[in-house]
Amino acid sequence: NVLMPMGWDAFGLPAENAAMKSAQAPAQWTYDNIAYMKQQLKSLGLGIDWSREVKTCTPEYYRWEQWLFTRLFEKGVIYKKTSTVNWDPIDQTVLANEQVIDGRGWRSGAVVEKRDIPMYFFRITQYAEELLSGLDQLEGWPEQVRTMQANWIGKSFGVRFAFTHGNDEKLWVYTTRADTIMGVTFVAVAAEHPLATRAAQNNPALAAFIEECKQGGVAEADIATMEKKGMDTGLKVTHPLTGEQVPVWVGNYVLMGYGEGAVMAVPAHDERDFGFAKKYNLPIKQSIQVAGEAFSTDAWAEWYGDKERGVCINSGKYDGLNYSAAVDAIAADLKAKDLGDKQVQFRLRDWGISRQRYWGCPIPIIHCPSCGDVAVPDDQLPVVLPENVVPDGSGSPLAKMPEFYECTCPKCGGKAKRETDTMDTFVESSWYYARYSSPQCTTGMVDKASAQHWLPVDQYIGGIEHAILHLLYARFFHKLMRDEGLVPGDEPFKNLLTQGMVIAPTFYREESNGKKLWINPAEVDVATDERGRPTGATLKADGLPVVIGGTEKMSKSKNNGVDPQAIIDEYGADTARLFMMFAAPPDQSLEWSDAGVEGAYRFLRRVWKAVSDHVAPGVVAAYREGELSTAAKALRFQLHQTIAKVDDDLGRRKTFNTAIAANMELLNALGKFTEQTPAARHVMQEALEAIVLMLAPIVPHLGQALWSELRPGSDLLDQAFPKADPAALVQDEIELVIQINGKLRGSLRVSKDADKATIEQLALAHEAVVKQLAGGTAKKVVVVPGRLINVVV
RNA sequence: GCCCGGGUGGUGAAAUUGGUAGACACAACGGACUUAAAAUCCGUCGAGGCUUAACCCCUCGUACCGGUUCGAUUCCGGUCCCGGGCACCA
Repeated sequence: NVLMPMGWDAFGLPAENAAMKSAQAPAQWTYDNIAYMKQQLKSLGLGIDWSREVKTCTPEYYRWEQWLFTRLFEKGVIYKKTSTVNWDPIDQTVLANEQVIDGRGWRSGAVVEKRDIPMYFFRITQYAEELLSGLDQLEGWPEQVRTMQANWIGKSFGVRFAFTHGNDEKLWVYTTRADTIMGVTFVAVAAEHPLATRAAQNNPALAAFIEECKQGGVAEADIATMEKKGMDTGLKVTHPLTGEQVPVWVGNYVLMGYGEGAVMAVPAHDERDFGFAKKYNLPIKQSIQVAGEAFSTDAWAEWYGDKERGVCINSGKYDGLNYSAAVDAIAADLKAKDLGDKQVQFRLRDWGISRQRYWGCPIPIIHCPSCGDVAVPDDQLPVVLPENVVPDGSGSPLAKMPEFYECTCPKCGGKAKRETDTMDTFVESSWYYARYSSPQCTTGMVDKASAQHWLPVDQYIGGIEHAILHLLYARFFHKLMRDEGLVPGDEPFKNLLTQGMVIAPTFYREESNGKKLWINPAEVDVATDERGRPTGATLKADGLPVVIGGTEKMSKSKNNGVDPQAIIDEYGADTARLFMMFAAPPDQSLEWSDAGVEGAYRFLRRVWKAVSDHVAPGVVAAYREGELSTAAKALRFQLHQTIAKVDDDLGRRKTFNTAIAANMELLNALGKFTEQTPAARHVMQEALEAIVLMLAPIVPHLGQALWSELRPGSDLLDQAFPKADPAALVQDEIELVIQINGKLRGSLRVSKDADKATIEQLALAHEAVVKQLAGGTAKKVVVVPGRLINVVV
């Protein structure tokens, strides 16, 4: 049973294979691939239901997404909160993260504002622990992806504690370095922190600074790269352990959305705080010492932040304690004062899904002046998108359509307003795999029995750019659905293959309003220097220069996609597929180039010719057993070695390029094999059949056509993948490499049963070794069975 | 800035567990076939040196610097560059 969560192109794009036809291909070569494959699979009685297609932008799909939304909203798994976004002050719309560069908008020079808007959130943090621990079980996932997700979730063990001030008020902070608490010299709060707001009331300079902090992006990258700025609020808080008065600063690098919106600052042992303290002349107080190192406030040194080697100093009763002992002691003391405790924290934040867009599933909420936010009842689902929409490029078109948003409250029947935000399309892509199990189901999101049967997905394939967000959201959604009793198991995808990016150069021109107009590489002429580096580019249409951007992943937004259609038109879908598979392994990123497509095409023609030449004198059966010449034996050895390799390359390693290369080598060997005896022809038949079967997944049309030549009346789709014959892989003699001091100096053929002593003896008698020893003796001889001998001189 | 990858000939790449660096191709060059072209086939193809008796041999070479090892593209430490992600592209 195979569930195919993939596009139609998995079967090959419909193309008239004119080029292949001219290369003596038979007439039946030309067909509509999809129609042909459908018909073939149907005639084979494989029970394929071609109506089992899932589209994620249909009312029925929306119905169940909204159905789940209303349930989760009532349970509080989805909640509403104010959130800070990047805001385009000219268009009055939310800016996408990629439209923000260094805190500036995509218009040259336009400064981005932060703005608070109400948003719906999925409480993904509730599942943080499970999302993290579940990674260990995902053995079919690349290590790289598991590491990225673990870092993203970012579990940390720290201490949450409070500085006290005023009339028993508390300023809470979270730190993973409680051992440095005696080195605190100030506290930094976010611009939006209540304490900052209060201090700004009679401090115009501070109020202005807070306003300034509201400019610039909210992306993590913006905050990490921007200049760290701050201003003293004039307020002081009391250190919970020393009782000292500590100044409170507003810092533009502290975000209200993270943790408590306030951080303790230890300039001596945190590089960022150190820079900040130097800039504003704040005290730096050493509280950690590493033996043999000298502390100086002049410049930052790596060891200042070393929690492995550091022990407390200048810290009173904590002096001499290492990291974990100090944290334990300090947390205990804070707890005793009721001013803090150890706390596990996650970096992961809740998932904001509200979008001010037209595309996307409408959020099924009705805002009633008297009842508040009311979920749309099941019998009024789905809320569908209106179709007569004229987007004007600013804000959501739905918000300008009274016919969409005017409604009555389901609870009280009064006049109410429908939510006009739609959901992040990541929500749709988070459960489509589950819907594939039961596409026709009209009684629920999924049919339980079908979901039980099909899930989890055995092999999931997607771009590496989805390593964190999409794959984390999908895992989270699976757990939500599991907890609603909809799907089995804890994880949606058993095995994961992450493709590398196909990258291409980008080109653009700046328009009069400052926005960038991205130009497709196909419309551009690029001039290069003698080393092949681009020196300039012009638009083909007008010959005037365009700006060369970076080389980035192909995307609609950067208009740097390359259409393989030109290759398909000229060489056919099989050649296009073979060429792409041969270019590089799938998990590697690839700068697109069509150089080399000729080679793929030539290879297919050679396969075609080899089969045609072989079947011309009449079809024979494949080799079974009997006497073979040395050459025929050697060919069978290579054949079965290739089968074993290709099986492993396709099945386990997913390195299609090396699988193809192995077939090329085998075909080259076949070309040199000229014996025409009956036995030799049987071996040839066996080899050609294997090549066709091994290549068929990559070049299905060629495979289908050639198989019918090799085995008239039988169908390729009935065949199993070839199996390596262990008997053919037995060799009497093996070749060992001789190294002297690790350098290749010769080789040796020995019996496969030769023992180490014999091999060593033979090696020492080898002329290259004798020459290098020059009468002396070998210091050491390393024998690696089946591989090499290394003589150390 | 932080997290995750990557860097090997003119080019795409291979070397799967530390064991022959450059498989398999592209491009280029030389040759065969041909009236000619296309197609096809054969050969050369990392850099430098040596020897023309030998298509034999030697040195260097996997971004850069250093280390571990009999042996490092592979492991460790550091640096540079490129790509992906950084929560509103999806």
